[in-house]
Order: sequence, then C-alpha cells, then structure tokens
Amino acid sequence: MSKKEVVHLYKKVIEDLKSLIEKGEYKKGDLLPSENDLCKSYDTTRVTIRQALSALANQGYITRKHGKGSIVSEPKTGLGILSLSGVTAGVGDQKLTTSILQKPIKREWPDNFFYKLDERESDAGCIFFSRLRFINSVPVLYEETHITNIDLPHFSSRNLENRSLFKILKDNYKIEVKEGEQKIWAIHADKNISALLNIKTTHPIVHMKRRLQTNNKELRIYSSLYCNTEENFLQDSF
Amino acid sequence: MSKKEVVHLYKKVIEDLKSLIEKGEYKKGDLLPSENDLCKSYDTTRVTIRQALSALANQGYITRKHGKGSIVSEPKTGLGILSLSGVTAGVGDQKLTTSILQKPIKREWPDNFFYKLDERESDAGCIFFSRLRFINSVPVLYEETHITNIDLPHFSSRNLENRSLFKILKDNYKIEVKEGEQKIWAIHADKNISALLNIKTTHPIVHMKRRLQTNNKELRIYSSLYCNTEENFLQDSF
DNA sequence: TAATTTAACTTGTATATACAAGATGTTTTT
DNA sequence: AAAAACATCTTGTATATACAAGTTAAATTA
Repeated sequence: MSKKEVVHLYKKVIEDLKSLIEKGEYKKGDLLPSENDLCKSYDTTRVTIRQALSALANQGYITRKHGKGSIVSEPKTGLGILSLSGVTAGVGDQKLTTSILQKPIKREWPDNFFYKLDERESDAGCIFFSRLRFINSVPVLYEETHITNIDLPHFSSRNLENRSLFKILKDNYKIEVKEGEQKIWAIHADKNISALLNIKTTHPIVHMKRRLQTNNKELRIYSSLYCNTEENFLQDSF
Repeated sequence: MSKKEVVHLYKKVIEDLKSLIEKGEYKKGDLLPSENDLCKSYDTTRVTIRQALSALANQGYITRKHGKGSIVSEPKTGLGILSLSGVTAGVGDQKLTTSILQKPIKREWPDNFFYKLDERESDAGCIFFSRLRFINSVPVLYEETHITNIDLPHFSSRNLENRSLFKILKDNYKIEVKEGEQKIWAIHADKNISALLNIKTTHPIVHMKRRLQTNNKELRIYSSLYCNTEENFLQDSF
C-alpha cells in the first residue's frame, strides 16, 4: 500500500499549470485559460479552480486581472537566492564557474554554530559543503553551507558545480525556500579568506550569514559567505 | 456621493482581525475564533470567512492548523525592513537614535539615478530625505531615501526621528512593502562618509542600494545606505 | 487504572449556483 | 464618422451545502 493516494484536484491544477509555465509553454504576459475553460478541462467548479489560481498568484507565477484573465508573470529569480552580478553590464552565466572545495559530507553540527538550532535539527546532524565561485576565472565568493541532514536521496553525489543548490532542491526534492534572514558585515579579509579570494588583507569584503526556511519544515539551509565586491556585487530579491 | 461605498465582507473580516492582532487582543500563539464562530459573527458562510483567513495566513498574520485552528503568528518585523543589531546581545531600541540631516523635500529625481525609473514615476518627481542613525551616540548608519512623489498628506511634517518610515507609511497611509531587491558592496569609506560615520577612510563599510515595491503600485522606495559594521551588523528578513 | 472507543470540535476539499463588475469588440444610434 | 448601447467575454464576491480528515477530551471498555 502506498502512503499518499489521494491527490487533491486543486493541487493537481497547481502542479500542472506551474509545470506548463516552467516549461515555457505559457510565457510571460500570456493569458492562462479562463476559469471556465479550466473548469471544463478538469470537470470541476470555479471554486476549486480559483483555489488553485489564487495559490499560483500568491507564489508569484501569475497576476490576476479582473475582467481580463490570469497573466503569467516574470519568472521569479527565487526568494532569497543571491546572485552575483558584475558592475559592468551583462555578465553572462557562462562566465560564472564554481569549484567545490569540500564535497557534501554528513557530519555533526559545529560547536557554537552561528544560529541556534532546535533539538530535532541538532540531533539530525548536517550536510556540509563549501564552494568557491569565480567570475572570469577570478575567485569572487567563498561560501560554506550547512543543511539539516534529512533524507535527500543521492544528494551527496549531485553536481553542485553547474547548477545552483536551490534548483537541485526544487527539481529533485520539491523543496523551495520560503523565507529567511541574513546578517551583513563589511570586514577585512583574514588570512584564509584573502588566500582563497586572492586579495590583500586590507581589502574590504562582504561577510554574510543567512538562515533560510523551506517548505519542508524539517530542512533549513545555513550559509556563511565572503564576497569580494570590487568588480561585482551581491544582489538579492525578496 | 462618496467613491467607495461597497465594502466587501471578506475585506472587513481581514481588517477586523488584523486590527485585533495588531492591537494585541490576540497575541502570538492564540487561537482566533473558529471559522464557524466567525460565520455566526459576520452572518456569512465558511467560503467567505476562509477567503479572509487564507489572506491573513498569506500575509503572515496567522498560520492555520488542520483540526486545530488559526494560530496567531509572531508579529512580522516587516518585509525588507533592515534592522541594526549589536554584536553584543540585547541592543535595545532605546539606544538607537536618529538625526535628520535633510528633512523630506519634494524635488526632481537626480540625474543618472541608480535604478531605472518608469515614465510615470519620473514625471511625478520624488521626496528626498537623509538620516544618520546612532547606537549609543555613535554614528553607525547613513541613509539617503527617495520615494515616489505621490500624494501623502502631511508626510513632510511627520517625525521621522523616532518612528520608522515603514511604520509611518503603514499606520497613516496603509502602505506596506511587498517585495524588493538590494545590491550589496563592501567598500572603504570616502571622505564624506568617513566624516559622517567618524571613521578612517581605510575602514570597511557596507554599502547597499535597495528598491522596495509597495502595495501601492505608484509608490516605490529607493534607498542608498552606508553602514559601519564594526560593532554592529545589518540584518533583514524576507 | 490504563487502554480504547467515541463524540464533538476543528480545518480541508469539493460541488453547485447566483449575481456583480471589469474588459472588449460589435452593433446600433445619433 | 463618432458616440452610445449592447453582448459576451473575463474575474470578483457571495450563499448554501456536503463530506473528509486532523485534534482533543470525554466516555466506555478491558
């Protein structure tokens, strides 16, 4: 016997439409089928369809216009996802490379971890990895990540170099970032960081610690990062 | 004849409950009246009440628990609201003071403004002001703010020293921040900033530029800030 | 007493329906 | 030809109802 048998209709509508939007079958500015059309397609009533559409609107996939329809929105960059941008316009993704300094390993949480952990989290242990990101072969950002050690099949063997952690979590485990908090400092690089980022110790860098909550309440993402913002900057949306 | 005559029932329920939560009549962890109780109070049906409750849940005022009820959430610090926190625990608000260097004035947008403006925004002009924030009488953060010049009665004369801009906008004009983006750099202070923050020009500081969208699509908030994070740090939630 | 069952609450999902109100193109009137 | 009216789309608000499923405490049973 399988665990989840009933899939609720409104959830199916959400998933279907999301997937069509993400596949690009509905592009930005397009109108989704009208509520009544969707009612016919799914053999249901407007209340159910509207439940799905309002969820999609809330998640930023569409905006709804009275008398007009459901308009597909700009694809979200993703809540809390930091992007690195060049000050000179048009730094394409191809110039961004990543090297994994520490592959994901299961371990205990560090002593005196920078965020307070709840009991369940503490018992579960964590998965740790660290990455160094380059723009045009210049090291720009060093990041250490701890995530709660819940069962994520094959996570350790996934390629964290080319794809963002967030995309992996979403595509493979349906985990999305819901909210978070971050603390920001400007500091001078210490020996370690100055070596990694190939800068002088008098060079100002951004230090950021962040905690991200996901739609899986068991799983939180913690990261501590150091960024040389001389030629680039950190950007995020919320 | 007044303009808005029909107030929709579900909106009234939202406003009523919001107000009770904000006044503290329902505190964090409390249960709101059940859906059926609310149905009786407002002489309506569950569909309407649930429309209101799901909006409140979406805005973070409550979380809903199947079989249990609507639980009042931790009051949100507010989307995109930066807070200054001391590295030493427990920097109370009383130690935070603000001085207004430039009182709000209406003016044209600066040339080459750091974010691109749309036409309507550009035509409207802006309200500009700048503030310097102190912790324990030490200057820590300098902020320049531009907001779109829409009609905000008496805004210029409001006291920006003791209350946050966000609180003023919410309480007096029902304007809330919906989303935003920010860019972050670590830099060395220039002459101006080093004088304002009373630091050496070799001191690393955080420079941040942000654009915030509000529930009034005519009004955006732009700010550019410089922060000495030696004894404190910048924190925000999203 | 301790474990189990039941009852009574809660929210979740769903159907069926009605009318209001915004958007838009067509038809009629001026 | 321009303006007004209309028809027909769309989403928005609302009522009324039914049963499923999670939670909790009381009642029953062992």
